[in-house]
Amino acid sequence: MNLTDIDRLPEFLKDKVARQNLVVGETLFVQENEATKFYVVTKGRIRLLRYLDRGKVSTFEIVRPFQTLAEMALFADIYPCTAIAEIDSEVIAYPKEELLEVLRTHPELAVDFMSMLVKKIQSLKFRLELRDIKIAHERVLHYLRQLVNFPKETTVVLDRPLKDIAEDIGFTPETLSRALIRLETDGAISRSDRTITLQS
Amino acid sequence: MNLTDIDRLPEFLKDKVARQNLVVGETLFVQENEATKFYVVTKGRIRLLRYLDRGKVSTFEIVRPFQTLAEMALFADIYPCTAIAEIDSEVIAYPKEELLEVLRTHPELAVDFMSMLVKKIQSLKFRLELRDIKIAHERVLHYLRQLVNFPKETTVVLDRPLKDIAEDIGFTPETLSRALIRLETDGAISRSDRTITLQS
DNA sequence: GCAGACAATTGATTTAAATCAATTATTTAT
DNA sequence: ATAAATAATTGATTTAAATCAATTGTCTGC
Repeated sequence: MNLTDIDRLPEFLKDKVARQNLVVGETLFVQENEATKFYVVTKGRIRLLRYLDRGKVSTFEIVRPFQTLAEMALFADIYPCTAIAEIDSEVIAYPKEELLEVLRTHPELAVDFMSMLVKKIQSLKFRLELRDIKIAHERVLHYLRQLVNFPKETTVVLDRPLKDIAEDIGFTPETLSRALIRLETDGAISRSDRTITLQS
Repeated sequence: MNLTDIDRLPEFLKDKVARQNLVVGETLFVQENEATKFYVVTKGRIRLLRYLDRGKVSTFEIVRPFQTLAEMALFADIYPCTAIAEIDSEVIAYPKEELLEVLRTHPELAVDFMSMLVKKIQSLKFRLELRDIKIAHERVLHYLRQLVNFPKETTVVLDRPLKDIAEDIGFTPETLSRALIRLETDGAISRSDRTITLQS
């Protein structure tokens, strides 16, 4: 059993759960609003963002299919961030009280959920580790390698604009562009457009 | 019931669990070693670190009393990082299989555990958000404010050397020093040593 | 297929943090 | 209490990313 598999959910939860479609740019929930639902993404891509001082925006996370969204809603009263669909997307919405109840009564589901949370913790730690690498081309190389589980795999196809990726890893698009060129001339990667091959 | 409260654990788990004392600098576990145990810190401070290329080290996390350590161990075979006591510390060690079993059979404990995981996710996201603030004194101010839950509280007493804090937030000690001085002359904070008062 | 919008690249310049180096202050150990 | 080690500060310089500006390239919708 799995939270991403709506068809195999316990009966009493099934009719409390709703599929929800989002068009590009649509807002799922807004920072500071009351947190009533927890989500799992089934299609598309949702961006979580936070508004900082002076109108600056920080991307909290990019959530992709089979990943959870707003875990925090389960244990807090308001959403700490805003969720917007980057492309047309589909999510499953779980009312928080009912979901907590199911987690209490279905241990396998609870363990599955924990494992998702732990994976998320891991991935956040890696993103943080990335930021400790100051030199642009080194950070970019590290990013690409972990994206593709190098050296098991060596080809990355980036599915978002480079400018978005630049933001993710904490550089401007110009710096990312130059870093990629640098990596290519150094022979660390080869690329055509958004398809990048990592050299051993 | 709570994982940090060893005395109120279910009987059958109690004797599988061990308190463990660490002296300053002592290693709890090493990156890449087999992950057999999950820990909760009860006293002191544990630093999780990862070794990067060229001997560089990235601090994954600073774990304090009542916080969990190595959640990842529950769902992975090896530790993704090394754990070292920053000061004399005490931890509770849970064998992973037994703990998973208890989480399956004790829903309240499972929910408590999930809530800890979610809080950790939140705190990691905040650390990441911090890194998006490029200007040193702004990042430092943001850090101090979230440390103390500003504006509810306004006084921070830093319990670690500034150089460690500098590393945490991604600056050199020199830059942190200058940022604090800048904040003081700007009137955003006042301080004596490691006690800092945030101005409204 | 074309026009407009957006993304990526390139170059020149600015800016702020890192680095290097030295001094002062504070801990820690003896 | 003193010496030694470590931390914090300060100043001068270097360095690399951000910024600004312009051009080229690529998608998108009509």
